[in-house]
Amino acid sequence: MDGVRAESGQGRQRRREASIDDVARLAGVSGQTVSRVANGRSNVGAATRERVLAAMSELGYRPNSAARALRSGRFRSIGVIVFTLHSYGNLRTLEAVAAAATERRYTITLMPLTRPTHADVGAALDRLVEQAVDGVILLVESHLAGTDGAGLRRGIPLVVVDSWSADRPAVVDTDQFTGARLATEHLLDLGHETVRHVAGPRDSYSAGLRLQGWRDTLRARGRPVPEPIHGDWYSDSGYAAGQRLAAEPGLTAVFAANDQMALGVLRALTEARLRVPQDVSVAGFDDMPEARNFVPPLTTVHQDFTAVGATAVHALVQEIEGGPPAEYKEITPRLTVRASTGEPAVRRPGTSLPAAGG
Amino acid sequence: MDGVRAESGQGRQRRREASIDDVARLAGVSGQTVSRVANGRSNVGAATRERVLAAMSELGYRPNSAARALRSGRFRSIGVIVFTLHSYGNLRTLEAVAAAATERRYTITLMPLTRPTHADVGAALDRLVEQAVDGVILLVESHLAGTDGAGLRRGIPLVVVDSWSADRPAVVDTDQFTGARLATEHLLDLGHETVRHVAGPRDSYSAGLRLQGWRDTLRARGRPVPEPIHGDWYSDSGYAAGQRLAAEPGLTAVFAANDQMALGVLRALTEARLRVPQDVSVAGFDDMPEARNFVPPLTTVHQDFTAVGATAVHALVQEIEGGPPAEYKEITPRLTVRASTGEPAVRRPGTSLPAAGG
DNA sequence: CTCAAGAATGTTGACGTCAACATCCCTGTA
DNA sequence: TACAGGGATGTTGACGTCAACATTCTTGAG
Repeated sequence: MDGVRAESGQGRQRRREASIDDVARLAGVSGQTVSRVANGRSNVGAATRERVLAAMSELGYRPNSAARALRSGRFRSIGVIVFTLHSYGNLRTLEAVAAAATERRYTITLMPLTRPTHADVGAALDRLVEQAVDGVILLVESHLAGTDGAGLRRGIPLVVVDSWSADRPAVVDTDQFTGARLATEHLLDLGHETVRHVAGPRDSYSAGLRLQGWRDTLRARGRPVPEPIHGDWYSDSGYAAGQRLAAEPGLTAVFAANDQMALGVLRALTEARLRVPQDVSVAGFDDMPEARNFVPPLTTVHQDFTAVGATAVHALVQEIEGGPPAEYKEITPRLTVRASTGEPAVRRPGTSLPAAGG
Repeated sequence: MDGVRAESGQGRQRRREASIDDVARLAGVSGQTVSRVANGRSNVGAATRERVLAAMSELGYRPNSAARALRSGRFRSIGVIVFTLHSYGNLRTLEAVAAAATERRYTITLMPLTRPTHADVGAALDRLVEQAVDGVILLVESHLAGTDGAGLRRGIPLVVVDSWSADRPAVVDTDQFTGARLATEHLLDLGHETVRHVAGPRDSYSAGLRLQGWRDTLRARGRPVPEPIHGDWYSDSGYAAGQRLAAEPGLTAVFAANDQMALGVLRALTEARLRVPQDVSVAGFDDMPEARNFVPPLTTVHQDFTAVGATAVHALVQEIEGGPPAEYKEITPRLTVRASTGEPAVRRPGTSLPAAGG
């Protein structure tokens, strides 16, 4: 048909892309031969191959991935379900996942969540399955409380990053526990009697692990374990926590569960005229690039998000391509010491620590 | 590998998803009727519809998007090409784009770039076209120097966010110029003689506009226009710039082209024992959430990234669905004043400074 | 009671690709 | 010269969906 309307020459009409048959016709061969050339098969004559390639480039042929997917049942696409990118860890992990997937010639289909509930994750998963992905990476840090994750099985490979446990599918994560231990030990080694903790949200898996790492370290050394203060990962909550802490006599060291909250703590302490690190030492977790330029530069636990992302993709692709489900894998973090931590000031006689839970 | 293994009953074998025909058979109707039900057509008897829906849910039927795409030529997917997510603006824009697209039931295909060169953008675009998207949003802030963008036409709708100009397709952006003017005027209105500028990279389009906004404002008021210092958007470069600025006598006000660099400036000034805002006022651009908790809290230009993302998606979808190409659209930013800016010290006798933080 | 009109449902084929199978032709050996 | 062997190329059909068209059934006016 001559096209339904004429209008201006504008290519408004989704001009049919050149198909394999168009190329075949132009090159004077069969569609199958074109397909062979397109897929780099060897059993095509050199001259023919040349002719086909010429025809392809003349027509600007690109294989239609929908047709390929329909035929093969594979999409070469990975779905990523993510709640918020405001949290530095999620962001970096997503970035690493995207890079790793691209390298393997997989495409990333991003599925944002409005709420991190179990129902929403399920809905997102459904949309992804429908939307043609070969596997899914779940980047939603939270326990999804009250759930065992069983409801999330959809018959396609699933890798969970930085999240819950029960009935867990393949999981990749930073070793949060060790990271927290490193930070806490560092502060104790500097001579602090104990360390206060500004924790992440209660329903967060990694926040829980960091809290445990901190608490177990204190216990192992026989130090008092003060009540942690829970924040929501963001700097405002760190500020609020910092205000409470600043009011406590005897405060000398704070370990915040991430850098963003540490920033808020720093502000609160500074505004309370407490000097860091002379009066109070502060450590964070994540090592976001900005942490180097906090005032003062922040001692923090460095996470290798690139490794986390690459590992997650590796595990997922392996499963997609027929391998066995990957097992649990942890990436080891390391401590980066900067100016925000130091030895405690000379303790004034008679100063005692606040009681836990007070 | 043991290849065709038996294993446990686990559904390891990519079990064929139920197709429309499976549902049809179970419900005792034709495939077409199932299709009609699946697409919510009205011309289906109530009883039949019930039966079909029951069969669907029993089989867990989900339409195969590859087949749909093949038949319709539409994928309901939007490609997003992005260079780095380390820049807060890109991140937020991506997030907003993803949310807006999801709302319209479009999927996001993320295509990260290893380098922001013209060739790489072209390659990414090719992959996206092939990978089945209906349109593309380009989120690569840079001039892509020496290029007119013409080479990027691929016959599919393209919307460019926050980037260059020549032969530009539909473009959405914050009104960077006005934003910079707001910040600069704010500082001048406080009584500063002039304002120093820590600019973004030279090849960045928005950095250029912010620089222009700053310069034009100074000129319009007949103020001296000092040489700008160029950074790379990240806090380290802000720190370096801040160190240079701190050494200058007579420095009273700095406008950084984004918050991350402003953070570095704050650190450098603080380390040089210059007080903010008593000695030097500092303003940023972006209003990232952390800016509220800088020390001191940062006066900055608030960008409505949500609007930018939503507008971009709106424009793109409109074009995808047959509407006319959208034209240039700018989102107006506004200034958020916090504690990092104030009157210059020791101007007139009797002027009292705000007692920040204390 | 007849028949037109419209509603409900079924049948066919095409979208683009590629595995499986079918041909065709060349080469070298008996 | 005849024919097996193998490489090059062509033909067919199926993947799942849905528009277009075909058929069947229902209803009510005349």
